[in-house]
Amino acid sequence: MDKNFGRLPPLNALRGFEAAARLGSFSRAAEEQNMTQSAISHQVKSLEEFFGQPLFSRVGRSVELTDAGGDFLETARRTLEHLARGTRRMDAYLKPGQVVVATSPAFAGKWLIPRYEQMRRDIPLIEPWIYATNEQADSEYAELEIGIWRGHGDWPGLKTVKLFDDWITPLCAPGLLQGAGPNGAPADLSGLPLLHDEVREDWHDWFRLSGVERQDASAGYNFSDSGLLLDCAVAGHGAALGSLALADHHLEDGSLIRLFPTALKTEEAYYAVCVEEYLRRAEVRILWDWLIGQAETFRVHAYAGLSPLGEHGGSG
Amino acid sequence: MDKNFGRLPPLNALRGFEAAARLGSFSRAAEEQNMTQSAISHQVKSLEEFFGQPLFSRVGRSVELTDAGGDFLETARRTLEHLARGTRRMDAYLKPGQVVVATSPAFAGKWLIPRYEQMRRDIPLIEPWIYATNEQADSEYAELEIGIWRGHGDWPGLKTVKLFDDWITPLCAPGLLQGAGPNGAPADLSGLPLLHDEVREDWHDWFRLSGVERQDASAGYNFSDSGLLLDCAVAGHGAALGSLALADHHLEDGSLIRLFPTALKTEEAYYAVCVEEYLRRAEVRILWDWLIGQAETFRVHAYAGLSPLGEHGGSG
DNA sequence: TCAAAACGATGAAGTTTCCTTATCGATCCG
DNA sequence: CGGATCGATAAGGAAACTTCATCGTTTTGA
Repeated sequence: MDKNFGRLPPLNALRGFEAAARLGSFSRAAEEQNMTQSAISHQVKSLEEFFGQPLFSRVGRSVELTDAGGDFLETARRTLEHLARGTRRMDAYLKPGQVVVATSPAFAGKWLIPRYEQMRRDIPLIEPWIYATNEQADSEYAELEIGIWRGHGDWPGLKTVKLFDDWITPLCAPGLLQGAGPNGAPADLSGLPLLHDEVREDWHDWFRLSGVERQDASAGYNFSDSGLLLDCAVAGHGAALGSLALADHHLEDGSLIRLFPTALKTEEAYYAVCVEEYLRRAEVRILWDWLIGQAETFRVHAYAGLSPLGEHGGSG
Repeated sequence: MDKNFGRLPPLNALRGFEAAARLGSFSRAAEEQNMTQSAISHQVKSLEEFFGQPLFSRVGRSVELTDAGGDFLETARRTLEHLARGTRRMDAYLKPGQVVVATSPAFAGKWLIPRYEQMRRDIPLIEPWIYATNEQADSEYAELEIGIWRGHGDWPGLKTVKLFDDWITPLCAPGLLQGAGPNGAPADLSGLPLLHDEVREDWHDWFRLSGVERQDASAGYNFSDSGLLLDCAVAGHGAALGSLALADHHLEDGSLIRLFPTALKTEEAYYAVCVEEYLRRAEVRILWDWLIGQAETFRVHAYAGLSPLGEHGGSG
């Protein structure tokens, strides 16, 4: 197999050409690239001589791409884009052990942090940097390796692995339910203030599927962050329709209790996402595998024997 | 949107680096690239300074890729490959109107050529160049735009459109069946010599599905090319299990007749394939669309009311 | 309508990058 | 131990790239 790539056009000319084609003007391209108009003109000319055909048709004092030019623009863009991406990735190798994980503040605080102890034991050489945000940053450009997001798993171009579904169920602090023990709450939760997740608005669904009418299902405190929602519930301010995944350690240590044995599977789930190439780095791969393993462990122990509420079935 | 691609490493260094990484030796890379060993060393060094980290670990007097180097090798390869591919494609714009179509001699002679008249009328500005071969040339490297191949449609990375299925049925020259008219042949074709397609060996299937035993089902002339097979049948030397697609014009002009109203759908079908990017060229797109349209027309008129033999069903 | 402004082309000169030559030190092999 | 092979490096020269200065054309606006 001959791996000689043949004659190739000069790389810098690609940049000039790309800018010129995009801006439709040699002068503006020169400005953007901090070069002179003459340089762009020369670059384009060198490409045109290289290909033996014009890439721009000079109409009046402006320029317009030819068919061939339009084709090559695509090539130039992808080539530069690919090279730039690969180049950016190289920085990661300068910080051995460090892996940047982006996720929501809620997931970071309620699921990741409680597993730090375990992580330190399992993969001591890995130093995760948690980048907590509710914006699903474009991991192409941001310097982050792994994202953990709630969603539908449709992130094109990214490697995506489903960690677990998101089951929700009413939760509250144990002290709030005097008399009635866990799992013995009245179906309409009468007397309990409701705490709301601003984004999800799930209480209506919950009552509808329970066959219960509650007029003030919208009243109560609102939170934009599911973590704060749980904290508020722990503080005893009411019942939250909380995620079993996020509330896991609160249920373990008893700071929250479930009001019903049933739960509701939401449409979204938690996913780990990653630019495939990043998994080439050993540390990324190690943390990635560890996360997936932990998720598996969690799912098995926390989702076993779940009773779906209403028509929602399945448990995977 | 900032379309500045940031600092990029020099392109020529990528070639040197790629060769060095592939061959595991600066000296051999230099030889391959027609440069001095010193040049390769400089190129690699410039990349290493660019990235601020080594790409090779110098062990003894040989070199070995680091993790970062392995990652960047991937980037370099893909970048060069992509650029080389796009560069190669540019030549096509220098031959306006010409489109190279690669297909088997049989398909070219029996299906394409009979439609030349029509083609000249429909798309007079297109000059197809037929490259007839039984090797499915890698259209990435060969200078060809469109391929028409018999197969399963699994050509990864290529745009693939199914033209039509491949139905076969016994055919022979009309003079050969004295007395018995068309479609009235004895089920075992007794007395008729059999002509074989070397690759397909379909007669056994045919007789099995017909519920007929014929001992000498393997005897007779063999052809490596389905076109020659049909020519031999036209010449009256026996019955061929011929493709309805290839035999179409022979059936139209009466030089071949069908011996049964039934036909057998083979596992493979005829596909048009193309590197997606090539369709950017207007002339390629025009010929591509024309081919697909002609295939559709053919399929409708020739495959209407086909009676499948045996358990084979469907007609799509 | 005409002058000024804006744009791209081009030749020459200057600058940077790149490659080679020559040579060195280290390593592998017999 | 000695020759052969490999990669590193300094210095010089070649090639490529960019700028400078200038020209011709087209568009704009007074």
